[in-house]
Amino acid sequence: MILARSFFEQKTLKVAQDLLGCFLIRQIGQKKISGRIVETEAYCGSKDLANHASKGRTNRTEAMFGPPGHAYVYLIYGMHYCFNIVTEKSGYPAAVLIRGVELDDRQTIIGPGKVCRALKIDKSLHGVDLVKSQKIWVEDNNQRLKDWKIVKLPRVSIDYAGEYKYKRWRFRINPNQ
DNA sequence: TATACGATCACCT
DNA sequence: GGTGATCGTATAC
Repeated sequence: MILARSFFEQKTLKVAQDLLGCFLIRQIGQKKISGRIVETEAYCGSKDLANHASKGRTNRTEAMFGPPGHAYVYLIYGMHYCFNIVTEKSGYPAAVLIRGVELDDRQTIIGPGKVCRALKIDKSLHGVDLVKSQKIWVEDNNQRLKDWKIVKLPRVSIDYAGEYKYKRWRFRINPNQ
């Protein structure tokens, strides 16, 4: 079942955890690549100093201020793309970064740059509506088990974020499940 | 117009 | 553990 707008409109920390175990589907022509989401990170509002949007609304961060369910894709270190899903209401900048997926062949990809390479995500997907797009979307699954253990970890590479550096807003499915 | 650096990865020692 | 690649963005001048 394709996730609806209302799913992404919930609290970012909830969406980030609920996305674990869901499938990120990428359709390229006749080819379909699906990845089970195993690691996410939450970026919550302008108060969160780790959030790109904490310094105000700019061209780059505009997508995060938009309606939920849209993609926010950006280039980092001049070579890697990172894929985020915008959450919460319009005007409130928040998003979930997809950090890890497991492919159909059970290969696990950890790292936002590697995820984008595996799913062939680039800036052409920036701003697309995941609820309506034919190129990329997220599906829930019936296999979700309630006793999945979600590991909470500090976020990565955000030493500049002051007290927000210590927030455990990175979520990962227990690799032992 | 110029400069510094980042929500990273791969490869080296 | 350390470093180089490589460029869009924000900020400074």
